[in-house]
Amino acid sequence: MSTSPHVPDSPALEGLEAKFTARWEGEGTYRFDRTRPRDAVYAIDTPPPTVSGSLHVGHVFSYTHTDLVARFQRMRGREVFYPMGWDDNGLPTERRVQNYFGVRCDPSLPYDPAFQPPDTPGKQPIAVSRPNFIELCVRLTVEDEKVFEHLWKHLGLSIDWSMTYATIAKPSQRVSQLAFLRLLARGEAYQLEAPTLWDIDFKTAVAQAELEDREMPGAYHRLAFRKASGEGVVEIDTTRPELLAACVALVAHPDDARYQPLFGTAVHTPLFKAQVPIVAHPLADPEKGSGIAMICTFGDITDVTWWRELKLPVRAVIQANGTLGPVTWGSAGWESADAVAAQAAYDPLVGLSAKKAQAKVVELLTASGDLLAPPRPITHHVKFYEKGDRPLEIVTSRQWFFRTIAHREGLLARGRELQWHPEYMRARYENWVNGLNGDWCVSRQRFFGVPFPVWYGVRADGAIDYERRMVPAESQLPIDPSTDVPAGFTEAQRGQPGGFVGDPDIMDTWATSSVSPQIVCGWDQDLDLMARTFPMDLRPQAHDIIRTWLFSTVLRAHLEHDSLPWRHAGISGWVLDPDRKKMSKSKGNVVTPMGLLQEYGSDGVRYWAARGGPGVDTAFDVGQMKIGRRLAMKLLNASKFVLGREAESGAITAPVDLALLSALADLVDEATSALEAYEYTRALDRTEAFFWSFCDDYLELVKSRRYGDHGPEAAASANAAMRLTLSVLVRLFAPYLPFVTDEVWSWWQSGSVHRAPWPTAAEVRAAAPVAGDAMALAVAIEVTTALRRAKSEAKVGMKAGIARAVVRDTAERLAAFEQVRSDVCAAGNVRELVTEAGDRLAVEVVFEPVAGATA
RNA sequence: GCGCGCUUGGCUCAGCGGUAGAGCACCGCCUUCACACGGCGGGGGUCCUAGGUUCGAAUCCUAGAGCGCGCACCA
Repeated sequence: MSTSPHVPDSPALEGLEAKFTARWEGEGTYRFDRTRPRDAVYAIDTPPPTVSGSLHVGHVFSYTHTDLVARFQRMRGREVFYPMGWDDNGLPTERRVQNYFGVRCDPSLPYDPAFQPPDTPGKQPIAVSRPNFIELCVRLTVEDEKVFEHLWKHLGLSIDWSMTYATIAKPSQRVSQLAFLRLLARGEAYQLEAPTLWDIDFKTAVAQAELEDREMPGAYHRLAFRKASGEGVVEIDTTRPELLAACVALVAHPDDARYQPLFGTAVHTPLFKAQVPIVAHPLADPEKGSGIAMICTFGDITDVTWWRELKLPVRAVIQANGTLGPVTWGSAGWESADAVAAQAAYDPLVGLSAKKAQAKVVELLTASGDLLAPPRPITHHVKFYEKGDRPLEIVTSRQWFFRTIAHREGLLARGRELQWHPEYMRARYENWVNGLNGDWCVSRQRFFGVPFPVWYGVRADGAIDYERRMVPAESQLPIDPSTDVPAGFTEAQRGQPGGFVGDPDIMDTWATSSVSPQIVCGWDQDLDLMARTFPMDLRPQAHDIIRTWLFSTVLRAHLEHDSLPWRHAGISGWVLDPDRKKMSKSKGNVVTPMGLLQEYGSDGVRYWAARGGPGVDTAFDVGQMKIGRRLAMKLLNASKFVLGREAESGAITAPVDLALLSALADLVDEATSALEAYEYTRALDRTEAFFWSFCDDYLELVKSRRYGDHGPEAAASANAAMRLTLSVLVRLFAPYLPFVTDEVWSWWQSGSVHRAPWPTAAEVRAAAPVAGDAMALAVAIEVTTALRRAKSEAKVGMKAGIARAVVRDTAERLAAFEQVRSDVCAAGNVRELVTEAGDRLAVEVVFEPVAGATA
């Protein structure tokens, strides 16, 4: 193992990234050995970064956390399965490809194998088929991926780069479609025409997980509904008068004495004179507004609940583009006591957006006298698509769903089974699962993504027959139903009566991301790999996507494998800017990761990241990076000192050396158990504190002895102890500072430190014949510090000679001191040292005359 | 509204039942012999508040405040 050291004259950090990146790649240091059995493997489900974005310090932060664990596990002897993925699926890539190549996707077009985009995008976008569009995406993202890979390598991520995947590539599409077909066969996936949350700008359904609430101004409008039988009105408050035409009932709480007499009676809507019943439902809040509300199809998800549970009819007015659609009053479903007046009131609203329609309706209600008071402004929370600009509407459409509600208890149990780091992040998952209010809508009316592998028959009259559903054989996957043809049909029959059409939708990106373990582990494809890697060990990710990525991945494994997808979830926090706000690109904060890595060194930046504990939001702080860089520098210099002399071999016998090794053994135990518990910050903290004391106290105490001032045996003891300690410390630091540690390791050891065995306390104790006396080392350090203080107060250099020192302390501590007396005197340059009994440590000194002072 | 986290020196944080800690910043001192990309020494804190448990509380319990976050907030 140990060879004669080759220590550079002036060690430097510069250039270590390039040197070791190349060496690790050449030697295959991080290559996954797939012959190892499952319990010798540590499998990590790495988050695939979105390639159409750019990497920022937040990525550097959380990916470093993962790498710390990977490196620790590898040194512990586990074969680390650590592939990297690229997320090129979804809207951001869709937009980027459109602009870059000057194309737009038209799923109705056939695939053109010869298509090439123009060199420069034209003014008019060229329409291309979905498969052509996806080809362009893959082509563009390959370039992005190179940049990302270079940064990750420079940061020192110990990834096996021979195993990368892309979420839009064929293998991922295959897994995604296969998993869908399996769910479909078992009834866990189903299609339904139902009211769904809908973004009117993107013109697609969205899922609960993609919603966010925003505070918006609104206003209560008090409207008068005339009772159908006789005189009197019912007053209701609404924030959405523009939906009056869609009103199908009024609702109050069943216990509300004010409205109990009205249950079962009916009223007429203002303007449209539609007769609607007054019904009771416990969701109605007597405290809100007038205590009785109008139910519209559909103003919000409560309306959907009321509509479903009270079995009310549908009168939909909001269209997919967010405008009000045409209605024929008096026709079936649109009955009115005065159809002519209703039509006259409604017609001006057709084609208006909700906002414009509201102003018009208010105008009409004011004129008719049904608006009982001026609108009362309020602010309230409105649901938005997280990427959207206008409030979501609820539009009835045909969508695919995965069952979640039926599995709520099972999913909660999975959450308890999963080991969370930190533990308290489980609460977020439970909040989310308990708050689920519907099955997961997984279809999107977009172009770029994984298509549903489904075709439908076309009836003789040209209508799509959704009951006649056709799916491909599993062996055919992946397919694109917009260009592939179901068995027994020809392309000529596409869209023809008696023929077929493909399902036009694509899957939610989370529907593909949620099978990342199945993609990387070779589910249904590479059964050997699957058996060695699944269920995986660790899912690392940030806390903001617990409800999306983490939740959906747990769901998919629960449904497909009846297991967790991984045993541990390591949750990273966010990087906050110095003002404690979430760091974001829009802030104009142009700190590029590569710039930081170059300025502070990858080890320095990693040090900063490692100081951010699991789940903890952490301030962006170049000060910490500087400290990390200084630590790396110190490691170089301390190693140079320790290895700088030919070591006399010999037993470790000196009390100071034995005490050091005892403390070192304890450190190894503490760091190891901390890392096993994913407490990488604590392990670093302890190792770092030990290392600085090793440098500042221990090395100073033994410096003279190791130079041979007290004989060869004393020197051999010091040399052996400091070399063993250095070997252990370098290995303890290796996950954090992979570059400088491998550099130092290469001076005297063969092979990479990253494949070296993780140190053990047993290894350290085996080198020391007897246990060290911790008090001896402690007293040595305290006396040395007191001598330094005396020199500092006397404003003399640390090398100044002390003619005579008196050390006073308790008998027990003085006895311990005798073991370390010679080392302390050497370190303090003390000529004569006497001890006296006392009740606590006190040191007095007399300095030697300074040579030049009297001349 | 429900839940989670945080609150310790100027700053960033560790400690989580036994005499208040680190780094940075600050002040002073020290350069041939591992390191000035440095070293040594020093000053600085009623550990958010109020109760309680305990021989003993920064640490455990209860209540509250402030900050941050998650979920739900629907007429």
